[in-house]
Amino acid sequence: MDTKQLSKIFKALSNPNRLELYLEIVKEYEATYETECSECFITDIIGNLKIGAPTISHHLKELTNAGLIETERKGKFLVASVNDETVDEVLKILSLQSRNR
Amino acid sequence: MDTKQLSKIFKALSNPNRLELYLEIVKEYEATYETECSECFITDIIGNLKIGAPTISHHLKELTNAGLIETERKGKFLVASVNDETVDEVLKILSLQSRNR
DNA sequence: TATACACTTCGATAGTTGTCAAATTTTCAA
DNA sequence: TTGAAAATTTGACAACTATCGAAGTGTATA
Repeated sequence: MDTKQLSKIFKALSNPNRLELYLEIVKEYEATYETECSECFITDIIGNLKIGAPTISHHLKELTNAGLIETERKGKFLVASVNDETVDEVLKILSLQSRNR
Repeated sequence: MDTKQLSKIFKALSNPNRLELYLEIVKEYEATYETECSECFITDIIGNLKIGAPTISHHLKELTNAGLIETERKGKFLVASVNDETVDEVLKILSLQSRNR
């Protein structure tokens, strides 16, 4: 991964509300991981955040654009899933500096 | 670590040039890790980046402020060292989602 | 089919950010 | 002590961002 893409991922996580949104999705995604299809209903977490629906929609787009999550409409609702590979790549790069310890 | 502090760290890494600066510091820090005092001379890496001195100074302050690095003046020069604990904390939080795999 | 719900798009705005040129400070060396 | 080199501060500005209210779109259900 090049620096530009990496910085884009960090930018996606650089806003407190957007980070919280991401972490909520991860949490929900984790909680349902044992079930057949792990996913997070956005409508369930929207109440936990202190921002309006338009802003959440905007933030979701940025998280998607950075490759951190994917979203899909399920009838009336929107479900999000976590893109594991992206986080793994970030972890790999950040871990480099700790490789000697 | 709370969400606000975490987002601050990500924001510090969200600008391409600043991220590159940080990675350069890490690289230099790593390269000298076996020696008695691991440190990076800013003046040595300033030529590798495509931004001017004032901007680098500004970026260094942000990296410091996020707790990612520490700087110290050595006579005429500025040396930077990496704050390992901060990255380790970030790694810990981001790894959570991969704990089952 | 009419209503309500979940979400998105649009338009606007206050606030933030990255960058530079110019001026300033700090320190070393001639 | 003067000059040069390294870095910082200041001031400015264009570009970007987060957020909201209002209007719009798609979907389920009464």
